Amino acid sequence: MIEQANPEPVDRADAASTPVRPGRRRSEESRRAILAAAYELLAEAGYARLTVEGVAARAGTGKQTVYRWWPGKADVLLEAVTAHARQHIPLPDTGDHAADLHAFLAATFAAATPPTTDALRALMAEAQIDPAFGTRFRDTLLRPRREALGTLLDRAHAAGALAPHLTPAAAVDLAFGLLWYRLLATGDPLDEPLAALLTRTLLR
Amino acid sequence: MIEQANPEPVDRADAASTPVRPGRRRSEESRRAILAAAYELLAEAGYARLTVEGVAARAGTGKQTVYRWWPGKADVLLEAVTAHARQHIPLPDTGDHAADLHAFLAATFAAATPPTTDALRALMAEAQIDPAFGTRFRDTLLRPRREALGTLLDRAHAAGALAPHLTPAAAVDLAFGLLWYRLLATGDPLDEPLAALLTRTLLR
Amino acid sequence: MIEQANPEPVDRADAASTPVRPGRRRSEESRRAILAAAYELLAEAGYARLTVEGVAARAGTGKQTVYRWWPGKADVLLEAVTAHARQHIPLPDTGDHAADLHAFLAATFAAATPPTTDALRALMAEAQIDPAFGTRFRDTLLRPRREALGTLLDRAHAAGALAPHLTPAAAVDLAFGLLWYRLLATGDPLDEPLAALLTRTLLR
Amino acid sequence: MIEQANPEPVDRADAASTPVRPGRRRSEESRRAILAAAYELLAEAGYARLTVEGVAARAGTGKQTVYRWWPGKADVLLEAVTAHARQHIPLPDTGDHAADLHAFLAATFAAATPPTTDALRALMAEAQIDPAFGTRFRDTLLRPRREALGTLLDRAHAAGALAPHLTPAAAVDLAFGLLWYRLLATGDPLDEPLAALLTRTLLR
DNA sequence: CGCTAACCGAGACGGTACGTCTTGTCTTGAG
DNA sequence: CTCAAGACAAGACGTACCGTCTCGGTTAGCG
Repeated sequence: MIEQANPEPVDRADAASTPVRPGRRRSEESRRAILAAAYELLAEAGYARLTVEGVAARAGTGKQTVYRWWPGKADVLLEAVTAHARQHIPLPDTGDHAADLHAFLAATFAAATPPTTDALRALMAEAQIDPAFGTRFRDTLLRPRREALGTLLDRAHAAGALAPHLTPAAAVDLAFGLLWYRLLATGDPLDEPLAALLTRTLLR
Repeated sequence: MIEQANPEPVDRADAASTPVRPGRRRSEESRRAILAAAYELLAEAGYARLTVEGVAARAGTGKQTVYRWWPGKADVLLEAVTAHARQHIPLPDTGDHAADLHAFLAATFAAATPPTTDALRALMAEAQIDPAFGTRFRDTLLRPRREALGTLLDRAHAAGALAPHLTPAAAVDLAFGLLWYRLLATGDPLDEPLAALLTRTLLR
Repeated sequence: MIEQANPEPVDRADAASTPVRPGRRRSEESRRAILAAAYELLAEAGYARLTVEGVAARAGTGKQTVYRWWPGKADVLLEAVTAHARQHIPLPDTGDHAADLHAFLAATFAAATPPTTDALRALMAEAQIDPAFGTRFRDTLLRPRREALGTLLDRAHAAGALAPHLTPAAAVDLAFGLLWYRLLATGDPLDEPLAALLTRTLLR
Repeated sequence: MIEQANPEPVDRADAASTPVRPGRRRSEESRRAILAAAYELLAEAGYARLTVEGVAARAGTGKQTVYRWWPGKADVLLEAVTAHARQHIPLPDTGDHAADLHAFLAATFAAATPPTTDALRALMAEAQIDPAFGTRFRDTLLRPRREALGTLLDRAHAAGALAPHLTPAAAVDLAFGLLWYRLLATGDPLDEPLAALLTRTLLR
């Protein structure tokens, strides 16, 4: 469901206004190498030992090439995660709200597997520590997912299928709260039965 | 929110086994000054700018006195939070499961106010970055709260008051998931109506 | 007193083998600022209070820039001394061995004035404490001076002008022994009359 | 020739004025253990790694017991050296000035053997770095030896046996200069032939 | 026999500097 | 104008010692 990473540097004028600029073009090879290196090093050593220097060295690029295009290592990882997670999580609309919700949740949970979960945990951590990155993290990663689930639950709400006393917004918080709490705090599995349990709790 | 601070150094033999040791005693004044300094600096500058050096300087102690008793700044903060939050969150048992749960959740939410929430967010972040601290964080802070809510919900479950399809464990995850998700991701308020909504969702 | 400072980093391959390397060049400004700062701080506070941290701060550089190019403060001082003392002490060869020796000794003694003597005493001290530095100190500072005096005395010896029972090597030890003993132990002056006395003692 | 170490603390009133004081007596066992520990650790690890903490630990005493009786590690070493060197270097007076001088120098050189030379080099180094210790070092160790050789050479001078142009003071500097220069700078041996060479150079 | 004084071991204390590490910027020559 | 390389200023890290202070526990004389 994460659809579009931003390959442009964060604080730079829109390239569309000057579609052709003089000078050497950005190296697509370096970009990919940096994203891959960040992901690998996270898996190998953990976020605490993930450094811009290490990423650049592993990628075979200079540090400046990282800093030219990303504000820091967290944003590299953010783009790497969105790139990895580019496969769409469907937003089904079959008319059967319970089936739709279950499918969405099951697909979401299924996408939360080890290489990606490490990155998600690191990103959520960095978002707490660096408020500016926190904003980018919420806008890029959290909000699109919230909106997807929100539209699904809005439909259910309009049809009177939402559990009594629940609002769509509260239901979204309960669903993603469960997801993140397991990722961050307990490490308990996110599996299909849990999606079913959530579905039954939020609807009716 | 927290009931039991650990005034003993993290990895040290139980003092009870050697009730009198030679040498100068640990300075209670320094201990308190360090905890207070950590809390103040977190509030003033944020976790990113919280340094052991700064804490020691503000507390008027040497750095070694910090490192002698805590593995790092996160553990200082962990003890500071538990010390600050020593006020008991009641674990009511009136027979009215809904009232009991609502009281517990409302008290828990009420304890999550700005100076403390900053610390909690920082601690959860550090727990993601430093796995060893993560274990201490879960054992010291998360688990006791989970167990408290767990016993409350076990009673409700035994009385058939839990919502259908929910287990006590899943209900605990939903409750704390909502709490932490709002702390970490949305910043939305944790207020009494939310406690009521949660109570109605988890019971019946 | 010293003829050849080593402007190259201590343990680095000869730059001539790789005449052009990528990357930013070493800052000549920083190098000079560090040497000057070390010399000034030594004069102001003494070797005991001379710290790498202080040198870097005074020089307006980072500590790493010191450690990148020198193993420690003693090596900075060693280079500063050799740089300061770059003025040549002549190695005269007039045929008059007594006049030659006297000129050499008088020039050597004349170069041993307060700002430099402080550094020399500190360097000799460090050479005793840090054996690895001791080797560098002997190779860089002591040996060239020994060899200069040695060639002068070899000529005198070949001409039969050396005092009976003395070898050139022993004479070198007597001359520099007197110099260093006064620097390190008594603080007595190193003046022209002493050079004359030494000359008459070593020759004939 | 070092005859009397000072077993009293450096800056303390003369014990003779209050010959009997109440309270526990100084532990002779601790004193000896500290001196021995300092000497051993110097031999094992070198002066750079000789610490008061290490000495106290090796000696089985507290740090305070070291600081109560000595200003620092250098003074411990100074007393250890003077204690080791308590065997008298004779100050012969046979009427044969050359024989007397040779005997004195040969005995002095013979006393400069490895365990002691390490300590002497460290002490001379510390004397350069810590001016206050330098004064104690000169008064305790250097001056007595200078005075011994000085009286010997005064006798020779009065008898007209000193080399022409040499004063007794200059001769003392030449002799000890050679000794210390070899200790500190070259490491060349101090043997009987060198004593003979020095004798022939200084007398006649 | 207690009292007071001084020393003992142990070890925590406030400091200071160490040498390393990482950050984000700047500089260089090549493409 | 970007690239790889790498030096730069800045500053925190965690460690090691310094010299001091504080414990409880011993030894000594003196009253």
